[in-house]
Amino acid sequence: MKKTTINDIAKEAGVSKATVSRVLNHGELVDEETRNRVLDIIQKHRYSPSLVARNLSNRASNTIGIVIPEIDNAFYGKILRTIVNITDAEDLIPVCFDTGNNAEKDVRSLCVLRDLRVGGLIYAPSVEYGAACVTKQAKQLLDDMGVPTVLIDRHVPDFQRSGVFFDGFDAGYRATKILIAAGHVNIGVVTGSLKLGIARARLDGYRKAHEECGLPVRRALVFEGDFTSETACLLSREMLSLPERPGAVLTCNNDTSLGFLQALGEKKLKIPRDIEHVGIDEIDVFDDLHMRYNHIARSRVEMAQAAMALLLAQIRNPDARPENVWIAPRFVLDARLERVAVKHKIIAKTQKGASRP
Amino acid sequence: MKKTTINDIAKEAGVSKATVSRVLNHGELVDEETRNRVLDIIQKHRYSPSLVARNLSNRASNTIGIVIPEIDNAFYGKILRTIVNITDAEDLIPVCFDTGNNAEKDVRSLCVLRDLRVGGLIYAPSVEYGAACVTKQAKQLLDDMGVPTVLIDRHVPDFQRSGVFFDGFDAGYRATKILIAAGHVNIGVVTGSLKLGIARARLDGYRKAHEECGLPVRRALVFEGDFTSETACLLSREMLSLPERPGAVLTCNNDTSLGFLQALGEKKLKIPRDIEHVGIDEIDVFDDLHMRYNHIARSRVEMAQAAMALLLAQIRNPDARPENVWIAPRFVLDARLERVAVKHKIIAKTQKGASRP
DNA sequence: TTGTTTGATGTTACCGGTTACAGAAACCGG
DNA sequence: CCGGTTTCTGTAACCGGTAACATCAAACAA
Repeated sequence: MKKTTINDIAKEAGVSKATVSRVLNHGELVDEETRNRVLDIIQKHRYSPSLVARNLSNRASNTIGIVIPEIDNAFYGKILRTIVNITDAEDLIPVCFDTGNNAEKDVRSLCVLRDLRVGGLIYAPSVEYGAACVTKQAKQLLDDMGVPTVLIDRHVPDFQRSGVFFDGFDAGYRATKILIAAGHVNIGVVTGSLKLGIARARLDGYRKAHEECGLPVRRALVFEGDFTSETACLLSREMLSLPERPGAVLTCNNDTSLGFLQALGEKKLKIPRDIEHVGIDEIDVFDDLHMRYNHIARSRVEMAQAAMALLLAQIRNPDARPENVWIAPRFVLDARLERVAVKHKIIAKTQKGASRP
Repeated sequence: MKKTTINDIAKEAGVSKATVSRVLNHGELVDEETRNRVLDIIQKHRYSPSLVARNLSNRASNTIGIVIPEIDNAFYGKILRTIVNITDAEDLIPVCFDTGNNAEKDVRSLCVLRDLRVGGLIYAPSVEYGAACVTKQAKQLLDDMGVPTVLIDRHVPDFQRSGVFFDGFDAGYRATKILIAAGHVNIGVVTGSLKLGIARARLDGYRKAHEECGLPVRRALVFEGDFTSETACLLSREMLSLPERPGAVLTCNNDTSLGFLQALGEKKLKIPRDIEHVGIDEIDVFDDLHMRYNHIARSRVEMAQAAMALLLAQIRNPDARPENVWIAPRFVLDARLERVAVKHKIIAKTQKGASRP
């Protein structure tokens, strides 16, 4: 069953395909009678022009590429949904790749998107660009593509591209300050691979807070994982079995928090009775169930919207200067921690709706 | 900055573009010296042919469309991730739309995919096809497209298309039987919109179980929501405030379970002390944290894999007969309910790894 | 009346590839 | 030395659209 083309329509209507094209795109230029005849035939065959041909001819592309790790992580799930809702409203076609945090897949995905000649790109790099050569490849590809690109979530230093980020350093810093202010000196931390910039930033914040308060950072309390709950659980078990168990713990993303809480449950430890905890990143289910979970949240919807706004601006005006947007953290703390945090001026007075009784 | 094309390469290499094309596709037909010269120039310019042009010329499309509601629902998130991992391995390009359970968006998305001339389609319809005319449109579109299509999750009766489904009727039926076998006669149910086939199926199972056991189905205990946790919470509050509160509750998807559990928490009610509960669909976090949650799970990965297998088979052999795959439910029950269920032969003896102590 | 504008449509080239076909050079056996 | 292969490469048509330009008749202005 062959698809009907513009030629078929033209032949049947007894006009040239230019006329059919005009009917499709600039109807007003065509005689009403002719136009109606052509439209009838189009309707009859339920003809609709090929975007492939059209894009080739227009050397324009209404597709945008989305490259993210872990689509099934709630964080990126929400991001993705927000993005596709916007692309939809803007008549853009989203082409989506999942890299699984594997830098080689970044390269492969970017290659495909390059060949597709997408008109824009939203990209959360698997690994921060650095020594690793495969990621230099990714950088090279982005340059080759020469297409409006907005980074999301993962910051890349010295990289002239727009981006929407969350200030992980600040989050780690303030979370730790809060725990210190609450009287803790032995603070464990579970984070992701320190190859990842975001993981490093959060840990740096943790360090800075210690330094500032004249506390030593004890290496034995720093647990480098991979941002998965499985690893975080293993590490947390280890941490909770230390001879001198930390009095408080900072976990650096949603899955890490989950892993930690799991280990905690296994040991029958309770927050805040036995240990204090602050996580970075939210966990929807806990919100839904109003479960206690002290954490620093960042609005995923806001991030995605900001990213798309930057992208659209760049598509419309290719000369726009790259711009970085930093999303403000939202502190969701129980009454006691909140009081402490406010008293020490670590967070502003009131964040309406953000705190839980 | 114009993209380099096959013509640029040809010119620089002093050959015709046919030769360049041959180098790209059937290298063996080209003289080694010429080939190397062309390859060098290709490398130098980092040229890579346009998929748009190539697809047009080949009248073949290596894209596949994915149309699902709620990408940010963990269920579809996992499905999507599995799908894109497979498309990736098969060198297919995934184009993904989120319909938000809005049938009009189904139509819009399918239109775009039709115009894109995708080579295949994975589709979870927003609403079951029936009287609603807009969904007839979707059906029409699928016919027009004449492209291999696999439905996922949402069954459509009398529709000659492959699909991968979960037997919601059976799940609702057995879940209810278990609760009855555990001694309950007053069983509440919170479900999604009954316009949705999957919601109806689950509720029908609930009814059948009652009927079979000679129990009346009390209308006041049937709560029709929309499969969101917010609505489910509202309905559950209502249900839990009934003068004679049900002794057990069936919730029909993951978010509905969440809403119910939230309402339960508000009323300070405990499972199983105050009330018994079985949900349909899993909630990852509960798994991670080993939290008690009696439910009927279905493997999302398995569903997505089956769908892609069907799709690929159809793409390779367009004459393949449509085929429906029904995914087996997995019962995750606490020891007591499991004992009851096995004793009454509602579930098979042992499902290794499925039960929790 | 004639030159000019206007409106509707056809002709043609082009977008960036692929491929059927043709032709030239080299090779090979008789 | 000649006809037939084989090997390599170029020509041209095509995929399904768009758009600049050409054409031509009718309408209009001088």
